[in-house]
Amino acid sequence: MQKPKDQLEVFKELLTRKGLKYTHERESIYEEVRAINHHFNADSLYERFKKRGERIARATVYRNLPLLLESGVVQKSAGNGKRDFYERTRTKGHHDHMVCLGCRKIIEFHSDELEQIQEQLSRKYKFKLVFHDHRLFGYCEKCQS
Amino acid sequence: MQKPKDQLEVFKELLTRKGLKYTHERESIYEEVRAINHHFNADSLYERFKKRGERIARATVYRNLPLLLESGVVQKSAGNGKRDFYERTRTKGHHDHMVCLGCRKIIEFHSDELEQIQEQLSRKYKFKLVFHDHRLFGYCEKCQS
DNA sequence: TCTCAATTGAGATTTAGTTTCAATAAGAAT
DNA sequence: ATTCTTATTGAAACTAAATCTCAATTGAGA
Repeated sequence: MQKPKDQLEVFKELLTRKGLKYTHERESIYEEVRAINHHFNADSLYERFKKRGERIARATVYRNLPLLLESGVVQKSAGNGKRDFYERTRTKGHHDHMVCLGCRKIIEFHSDELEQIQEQLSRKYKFKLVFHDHRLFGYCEKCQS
Repeated sequence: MQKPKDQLEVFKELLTRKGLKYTHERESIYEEVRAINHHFNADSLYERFKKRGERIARATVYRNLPLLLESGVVQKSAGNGKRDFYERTRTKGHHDHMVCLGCRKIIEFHSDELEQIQEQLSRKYKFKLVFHDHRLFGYCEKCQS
């Protein structure tokens, strides 16, 4: 278990590696997503800037979220199922989701075993795992009757 | 390990349970998806009917795929990432996907362990697991340089 | 057979995300 | 510090995918 690199560093490295630039907008977006504790989507993030009077285009938000995802700063989350939802990646507290087909309730879960097996599988296929999207669909306790 | 119920039965049971009807269209769609060996999406399925002259509305196809998903007749697949892709559920041969962020290559993988842990977790949360969506994103061997 | 809610078709509509393109800004090279 | 090249941005137009509308129809239980 090595000390995790600072997230901003990782983000900047990704940009450099891809020949991209660290713009003011990217800085703002980075800071904002790090400050949000719950899940969000591109539009709700955009609205936060708008509400506070910071002018960043909707398209810019949409354009940059994939980079934050790729650098691991944010991870996929399970919103209502349709849109792309995100949440910041925590060193502690990564989790996946169970989605109830009945009432749409979301149950968060985590399993180290699961994570380890994904790592194993990635090694087996010489795949460099960056992030994953893992959702279980079914019925919560209440909706099983 | 109990003998898996006939898929058509499961589908019909779902309909009954939900107070829905087994229409001609549903029958056609059921049969068609069972006959497709590769992955598909709502539109490509619709096109198959159209091409052969069977008139089923696009909306009907879209409307019914979620039911087939819920009954386990089809499962989510990983197409190009954007659309909802499906593939028929095989007793043998269930798999998940690794998606390369570089070249979009899809690697199929399967792990009994992974499946078992999902079952365990579902039991732990009293969740009745129906299907899951599990995709690993990262870089394939070629794209790591 | 009757009844009634579920279903369908066809097109309109919505939603989410992407593209366009001229103007601007990052940051490497000089 | 200045120049130069290329990525980036904003704003709105656009696209793709999926959903909705509503009148006509159909399934299946009474």
